[in-house]
Amino acid sequence: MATTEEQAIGTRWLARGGIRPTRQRVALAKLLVGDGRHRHVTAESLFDAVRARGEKVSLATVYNTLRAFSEAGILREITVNGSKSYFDTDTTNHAHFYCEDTGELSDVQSGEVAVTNLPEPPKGTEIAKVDVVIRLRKS
Amino acid sequence: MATTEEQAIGTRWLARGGIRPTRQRVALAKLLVGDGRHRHVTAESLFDAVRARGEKVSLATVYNTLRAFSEAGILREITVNGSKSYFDTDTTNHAHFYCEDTGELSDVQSGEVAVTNLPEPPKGTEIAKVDVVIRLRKS
DNA sequence: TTAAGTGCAAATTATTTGCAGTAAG
DNA sequence: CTTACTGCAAATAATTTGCACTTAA
Repeated sequence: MATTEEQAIGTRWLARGGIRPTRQRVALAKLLVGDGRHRHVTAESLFDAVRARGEKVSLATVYNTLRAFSEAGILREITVNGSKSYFDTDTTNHAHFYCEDTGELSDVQSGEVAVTNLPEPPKGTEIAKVDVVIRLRKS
Repeated sequence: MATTEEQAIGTRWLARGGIRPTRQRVALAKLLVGDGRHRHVTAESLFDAVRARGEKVSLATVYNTLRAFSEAGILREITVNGSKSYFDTDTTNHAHFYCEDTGELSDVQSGEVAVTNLPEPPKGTEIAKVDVVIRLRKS
């Protein structure tokens, strides 16, 4: 796929979140959704990836941008351990495998797990999302 | 219940994890399980609680102790947001409500939620635990 | 007696922020 | 134009660690 096409996809994706397509954001969006497949990134991993492509984006901007994308609803933040935040381009409710030994995060095939019999949320509140993390250890 | 009785309960609980009952650890254990009911704490909240009781325990020791208890399996660490770790005296698999507005963590009545159709873990790994967090927002 | 635990204060790590300069609409 | 974005460096916040001292077994 041509880089210009990936760029167009990225720009369209930003538009879905009502986010202004600056040079840096488009560069990041291209890496996140340019090939049409979902991925999990951390600020650090995305920063490395964008630099590897030769694009100049500061780490602070990567952090701010990931936060902005999450708030706009085009990314979903996933908290698996206190020390690092992951971001998922798949914003639908779905379960994750998290390997405590390697720090790797991966999707569980949707349809495999189901959370049933969801409780009533306490009054005055509503359910924002449901996170299911299956923690793995080497056996 | 007498304080000495709570202390005995705490000491017994430490023994279950094979943990040496020092003065500080017993003081913390007493607060955690002394009254026989489960609770969720953070390092900070437990530190405040123990100081309020007039016991001298340093914050570093609270951190180290909570980690030691978790590793010994008598506490379960719960990660709900990147910035703070919670610890639960109920170490069985059960779901939690987490209110993003207040930072409050509470138990879902066991029996209400169920995770069904758990997937096969990737080969070479086994499931350590399954975390279900129902995130709430004020409505 | 002696290995393990404790308490400081300093170090670490991930993330956020202030602010001066830059760019998008 | 003018408001939002970016980048750097400094600030923050939670947690960990090095090390001299204490204590449980």
